[in-house]
Amino acid sequence: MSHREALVAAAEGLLWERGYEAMSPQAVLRVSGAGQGSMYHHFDGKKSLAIEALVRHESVLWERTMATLGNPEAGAFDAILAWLNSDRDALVGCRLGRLVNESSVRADGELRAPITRYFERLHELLIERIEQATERGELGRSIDPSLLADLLIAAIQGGYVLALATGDATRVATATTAATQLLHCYASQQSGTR
Amino acid sequence: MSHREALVAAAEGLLWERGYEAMSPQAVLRVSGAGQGSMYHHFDGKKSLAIEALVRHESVLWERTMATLGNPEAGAFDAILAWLNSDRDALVGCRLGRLVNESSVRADGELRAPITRYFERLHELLIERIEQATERGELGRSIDPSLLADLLIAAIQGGYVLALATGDATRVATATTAATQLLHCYASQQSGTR
DNA sequence: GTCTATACACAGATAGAC
DNA sequence: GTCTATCTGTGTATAGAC
Repeated sequence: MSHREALVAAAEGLLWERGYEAMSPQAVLRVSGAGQGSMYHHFDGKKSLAIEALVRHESVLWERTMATLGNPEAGAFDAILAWLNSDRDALVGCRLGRLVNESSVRADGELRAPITRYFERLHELLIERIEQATERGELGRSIDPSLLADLLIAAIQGGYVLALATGDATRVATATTAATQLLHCYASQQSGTR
Repeated sequence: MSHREALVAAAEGLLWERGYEAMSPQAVLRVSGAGQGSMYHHFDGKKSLAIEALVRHESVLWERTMATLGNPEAGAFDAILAWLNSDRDALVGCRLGRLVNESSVRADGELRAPITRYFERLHELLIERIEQATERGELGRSIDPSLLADLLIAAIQGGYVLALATGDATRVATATTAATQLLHCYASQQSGTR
């Protein structure tokens, strides 16, 4: 692994562990094994290194999402449930979602871009899957797909907050389980009224 | 206002605006108008000042919660909806929820205590209200009240994350609206099967 | 490309006078 | 209770040699 790659990998890890503001160049150097000179040779500074790490992490997360929600083999309703109930490391939190709470990230469009992009793509894919499920009569038409998509994303992101706040790793699963049960209820009501 | 109070008020504001790690003593002094000596006379240091500000903010939030969810005049189901759909300043985020993403807060039980306590009390009150609604036939029995409570809290907290990530202030309301509609669906299914 | 040395500002806290 | 002065560590970056 080149020093350049080692720097990005180290930044990705620290961004997840500490956040952006607390990711010190010093720590990046220690973890990556590179020297000060290397880092400032390959990158303009902390920010551009962080952006590269964020973009890389964005694609990792997206791949993971595609494996469940985007799976073309699965039916739309099943794909939504598979994604919603994926295993998640609750006490670690969402590496992208957590960053929007830092004012330096919030205020910087370049830093925020990979984060915004991930959530927007997720939102679009979810809407698509919800509409497919509706077409097939697996879900009712009384809820706007865009609103429902927001709730499902929020259930996961909010579950992380709840888990971290209480120190209870099960709280992401409890929230997504409740969402799953409400979806089933919504689905059965639909089939019952046909 | 005494210097002591001014310090706590300034800390509360900065904690909300910047977070704990980025709340510098220097900024607290500037905002409060107090001097260095004042601060270290009244408080052990940054951490104990932050704890006092957090405890104060916890009680503000709790009062706000009691006004809707805890309102004894309102029926249980209505109280839940009133709380869920309260106006929220999405692009500011939850002053308590945001802090659990900082590793220094996560790692410190004393700092985390007011945050944990708030979410646990909210969870308990929600369960109580959901059970009341169930007793009165306003909600079904197929979902565990504790799970449902987690989902509702997560909808709000996750809505904040989504709003901040996309820069779209409406995203808290979209998530809570979807939750409201699913609750109505769940409620009507219940009354339909009685 | 990588290294070491250096710079400067700020975080967080202490000292001691008033 | 409040003030100013001072201190040590670290974040972030530049300089310039190899």
